[in-house]
Amino acid sequence: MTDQRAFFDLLDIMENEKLVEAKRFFALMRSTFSIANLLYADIDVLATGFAFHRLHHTFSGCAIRTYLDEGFQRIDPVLRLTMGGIRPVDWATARELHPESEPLFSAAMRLGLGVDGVTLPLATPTRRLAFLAIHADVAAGEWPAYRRNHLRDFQLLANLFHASVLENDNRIELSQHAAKTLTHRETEVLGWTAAGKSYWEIGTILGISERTVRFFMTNARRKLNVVSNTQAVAQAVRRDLIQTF
Amino acid sequence: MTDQRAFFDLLDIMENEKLVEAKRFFALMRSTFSIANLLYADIDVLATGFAFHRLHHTFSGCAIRTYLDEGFQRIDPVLRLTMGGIRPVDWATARELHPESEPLFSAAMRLGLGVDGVTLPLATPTRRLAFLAIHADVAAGEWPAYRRNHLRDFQLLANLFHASVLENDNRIELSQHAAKTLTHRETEVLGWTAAGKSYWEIGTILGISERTVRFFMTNARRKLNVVSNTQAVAQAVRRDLIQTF
DNA sequence: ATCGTAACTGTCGGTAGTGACAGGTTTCGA
DNA sequence: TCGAAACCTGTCACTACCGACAGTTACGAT
Repeated sequence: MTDQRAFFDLLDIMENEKLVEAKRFFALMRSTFSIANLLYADIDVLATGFAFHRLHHTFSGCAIRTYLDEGFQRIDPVLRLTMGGIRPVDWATARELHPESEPLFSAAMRLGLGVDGVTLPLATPTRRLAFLAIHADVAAGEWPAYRRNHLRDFQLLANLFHASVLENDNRIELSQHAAKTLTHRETEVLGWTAAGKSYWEIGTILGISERTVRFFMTNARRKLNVVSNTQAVAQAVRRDLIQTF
Repeated sequence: MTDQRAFFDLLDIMENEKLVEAKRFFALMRSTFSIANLLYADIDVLATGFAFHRLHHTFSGCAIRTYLDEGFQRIDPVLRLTMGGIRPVDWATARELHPESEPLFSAAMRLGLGVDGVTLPLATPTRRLAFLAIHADVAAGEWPAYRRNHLRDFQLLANLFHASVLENDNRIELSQHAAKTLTHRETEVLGWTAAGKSYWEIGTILGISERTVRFFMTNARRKLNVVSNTQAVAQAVRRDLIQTF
């Protein structure tokens, strides 16, 4: 059994550090667990073919090239199961369920890669596909027990790493737009407007006159530099200035 | 420290059984960990107000009623953080970050509820908001250590329960069918409206009559189930149906 | 061949939003 | 104590929105 302390040290890092580089995360994972390879991918499923939003991995260039050249993504049962679900996908299970994927696993063997591993689907804010694939380095037959012991560690750490990556994406986007500060009331009336309420209704809800609601909305429009309430709400929602329910 | 065996027994159930009812999952969680209350929610963020796709919880009816009656969802910092992220949200941290949410926590205290807990965001196939809130039952000051020890267990079990719910949810198919897709023109006029253009301006831009612009907007409002252009734009921006430059 | 869907247009009448006019109180830091 | 900023209110005139009425045309699928 892996040292518990190593896990908790890694957990502290993942919880407290704002940005953990993939390279560092992979190194820490490998020193904490018996891991052969890791692959983190964030794929745009709308684009034709394989459009990687992000791809970090520890596999050899040869292995990745073989995978893509052979078009294994088309038969990869792990990928298919990952795409459709929430549960961790065990490679062995996927292999059994889809015998037609044998060429993929044969190729993995040929390249000296084991087939013990698990892929964790990760939540994405938009319609993308993200996952962390974990390729274990354990003796024959030990994988089931190993997986059972560490699945919870993998699931939590994968989520935290994924969060770190996404938060860093957002940070870049948010820093581009200097957020003008709206007052509390301005935020409130914007929120109710986004919910489809009229000036009169908002005035009633907030216990102020309709005229005052208009006053706040006018100020909000001016601050956001827009010409209509609708445009103001569009900006506010996009900049996350108001919560929409 | 909680018995490790109990966790692994629960893990076996969650991994091997096709459907685990919320009631049973909650009972198992409570017998395995020191948990006061659990709340699992799957919320349709497209609808106006609070549309629960699913809601299972062990809180008292009074507590839930208070929460909704007081409109605490509007100030709940946990909800806001859950919505925007992947990381587990610690209630204490959320409380510190958002002092304006004090009424919520005061109310919780008044109702005899502790404020030690964590909420785990869960992946959803569409743009819904799902999470498992875990309200711990631990002695004062023990929460941080308890959380640290069990976060990985919670994260994995929450994901597996969520997967079980989604896999057995035939309503997902229905909602995807019911989720009406906007036509090209509807998307276009929504986009221009979000940019602050009037009907007349959009008509000129697109080379169609003002009346036709209104026609598309009316259809878009109906499909999005909203009452105003502003609300429609708020929904569309949030759902990523239109891009706002 | 009919049905559904998308794209398109006109008119009427009521309601809601918008700008510009002109005020007010309270609170908090310089 | 002064000023800035948030909060609040009233009226007038104009424009934009929005629902309900009633249509046409084009295209692809059962």
